[in-house]
Amino acid sequence: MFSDASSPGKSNAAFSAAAAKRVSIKDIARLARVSHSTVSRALRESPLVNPETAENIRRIAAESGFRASAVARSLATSRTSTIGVVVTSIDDPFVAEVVKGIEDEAIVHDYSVFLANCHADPDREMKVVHSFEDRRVDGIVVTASRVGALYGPVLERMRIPIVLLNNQHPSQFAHSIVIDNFEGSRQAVAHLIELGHTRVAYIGDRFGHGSDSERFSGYRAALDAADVPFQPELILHGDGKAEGGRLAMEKLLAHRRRPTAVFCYNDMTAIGALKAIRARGLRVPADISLVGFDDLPLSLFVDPPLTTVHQPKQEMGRMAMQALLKLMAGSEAEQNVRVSGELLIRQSTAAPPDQPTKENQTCNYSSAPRKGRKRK
Amino acid sequence: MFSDASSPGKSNAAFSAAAAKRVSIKDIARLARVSHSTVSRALRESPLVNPETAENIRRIAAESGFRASAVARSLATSRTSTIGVVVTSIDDPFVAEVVKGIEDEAIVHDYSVFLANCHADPDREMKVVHSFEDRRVDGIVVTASRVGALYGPVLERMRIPIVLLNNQHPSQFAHSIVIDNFEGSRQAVAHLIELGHTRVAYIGDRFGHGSDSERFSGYRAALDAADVPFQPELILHGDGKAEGGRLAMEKLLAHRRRPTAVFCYNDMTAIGALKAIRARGLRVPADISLVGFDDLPLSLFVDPPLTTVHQPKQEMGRMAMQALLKLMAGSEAEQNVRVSGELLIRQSTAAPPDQPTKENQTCNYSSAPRKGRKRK
DNA sequence: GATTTTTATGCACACGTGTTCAGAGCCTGG
DNA sequence: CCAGGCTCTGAACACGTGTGCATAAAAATC
Repeated sequence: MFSDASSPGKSNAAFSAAAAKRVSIKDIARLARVSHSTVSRALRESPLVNPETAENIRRIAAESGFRASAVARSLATSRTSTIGVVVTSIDDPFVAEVVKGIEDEAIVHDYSVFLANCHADPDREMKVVHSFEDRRVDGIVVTASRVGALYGPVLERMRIPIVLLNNQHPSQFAHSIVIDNFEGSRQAVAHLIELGHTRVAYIGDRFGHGSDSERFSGYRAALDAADVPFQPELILHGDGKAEGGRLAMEKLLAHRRRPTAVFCYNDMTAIGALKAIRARGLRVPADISLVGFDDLPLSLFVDPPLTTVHQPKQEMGRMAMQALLKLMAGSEAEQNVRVSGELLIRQSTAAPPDQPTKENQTCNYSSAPRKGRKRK
Repeated sequence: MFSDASSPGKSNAAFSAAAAKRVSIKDIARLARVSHSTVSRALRESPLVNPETAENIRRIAAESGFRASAVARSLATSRTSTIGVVVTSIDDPFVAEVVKGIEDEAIVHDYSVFLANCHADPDREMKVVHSFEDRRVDGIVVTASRVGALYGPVLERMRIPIVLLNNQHPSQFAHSIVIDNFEGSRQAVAHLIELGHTRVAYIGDRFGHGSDSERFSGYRAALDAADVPFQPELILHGDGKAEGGRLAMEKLLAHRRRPTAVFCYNDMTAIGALKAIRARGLRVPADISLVGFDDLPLSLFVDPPLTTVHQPKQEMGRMAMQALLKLMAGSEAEQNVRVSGELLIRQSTAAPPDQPTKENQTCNYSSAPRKGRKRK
């Protein structure tokens, strides 16, 4: 289909003929019969250079396709106009949106972004931070990582601003953008209680994560505010992913009196829980209500669409970049910004089954099959 | 909650005291009482330097936390160990996985990756390619974009290798990695025909995209091979996203004799179609079978899990990076690599309803409601 | 017209690293 | 003891750009 026979040869010839070096500022200077200093100034729109000369230089530069080397400029100015973004994994939909926000804001200000996955592996995380250090990035954004003693010495040397986004451990030496975990989950659980639920379970993340305990606090607060007794047997922990949610939900379903509603640490956990519920032949929300957290794009496409706490992920990415820009410019920026989520009520929540109200009459199947189907 | 009062002051003091410049190779040279040349050699493991001296230098460098500046090195060597990745949008799950593969492979070889979204906007695309040019990246990967006359002049100047991944228009001046669209869709449609379907619709991407016409060809080939007559009224075009799939599916459902199976350009299109089918009160796969393309993570979480053509997205990213590595090293690389997909048969496909076979007897609901419910 | 001010330009150096080349010191073989 | 080779090191330059400073030319002021 393609002319594989001739093309490679031709392209190779082109490459080897590429011995002609790139056109530099000195070449432009020679062509314009001025010094390279004048060229430098002309292209940077310095008012020091004669408008006519400048125009002539710019014309010649454009004609010869000259593009100043950012690396030489970085060396001279000791600023790279570059930031590093370290993420756990870019194929996490939460992370992807955050990175989009960061990049969109960065490019507007002529910053380029280095992206690096660390896979939640401390060694790898050290490696990428070192690579950022070597490349002399002007700032760093870290999303959802545990930045402990690890970064300390490196950041000490680098002396560049760093912004943490939904980090697990708030840190004194860095700025941060965090979702209001407490208020978000409080609202989510209050919503369930309003619907009439009194046996509301919580499937958290792994232990020890700051955001998990904050969301748990919100859960407790909503219970307390409504005088709903706290039942420790309804608290389980997953892993922030679907599989963890599924396993935890199976345990909940094995209880003598199973919960009528479950608030999940995040959407993926909720989706896993949904799977477990389905596998038991139960329905959402008719039998069990489900609430997630994050509002991943995915949450709209599962059936039923998930009631969840929206995080303005892209916006948070922009905010992180904006904070970084301020700090890199030497100005102040708020040390810890807390952004509020928004409860989106969709179709995965309804009144509990044993206490029919207007909301769940339309889906009142009394003869639902209870026997579990084998999960494939 | 945080000690906002004291922290900023302290951190500012730290920053202003940062007037002490970074430790450079000369500082190490002074400490080790050698010339900077020797330090350079020692740190780069050159055999030219005395082992004891080298060890001493490395010790001193480590103690003072020295890290050689990649930008200075780049200027000296005219290689940056950096690549640019231009994507339409990083929050596209397909793209995210590809980028993950690229980055994972890059970091192993000590390359850093610049990421830039272009939002399918030619102006923006030009801007990011120029920024890559300015930064003197050693190579470029472009995913799923139309690289036309646009890139020509820029690439002429840059003379660096470029690898296109699932690009719409194959190009002579660049290498490429593409999924085998034809074979993938041929298998998908053959699968439907084997199940007994004869009215198989195709919801494509927008017109003019290479991958769309290739997938359509595969569809045609499968039909022809089985002597199933081609019915032009069953061909529609969406936009590669859920909404386009939904609209196209609605049109299909309005036909006198609606199709019993639909092959969709990609998973998102299929998910949109699924929505439309549900809104009509029909079921998948009992009433209509659905096949997607891509195997997004999402396709496992919708109900029913989607039968789809798997693309080894991450692997393709790795392959792109490997090809780039070869080219950057000056060696040859295959000009156009075609990677094969894999049909994953899940729960969205079954035999057509009017012709019951063993496969669909278990879900043989004869009294399915036909009246449409209002879509929310 | 002479002096001062302004404007425009070039020179020279800096940024931090890699690399060629020359040479100093040492060892070996004769 | 000497020539020649080997090992190691430092001086010097290059990479491409930005910028302080000196200065020439032009303009403004007296």
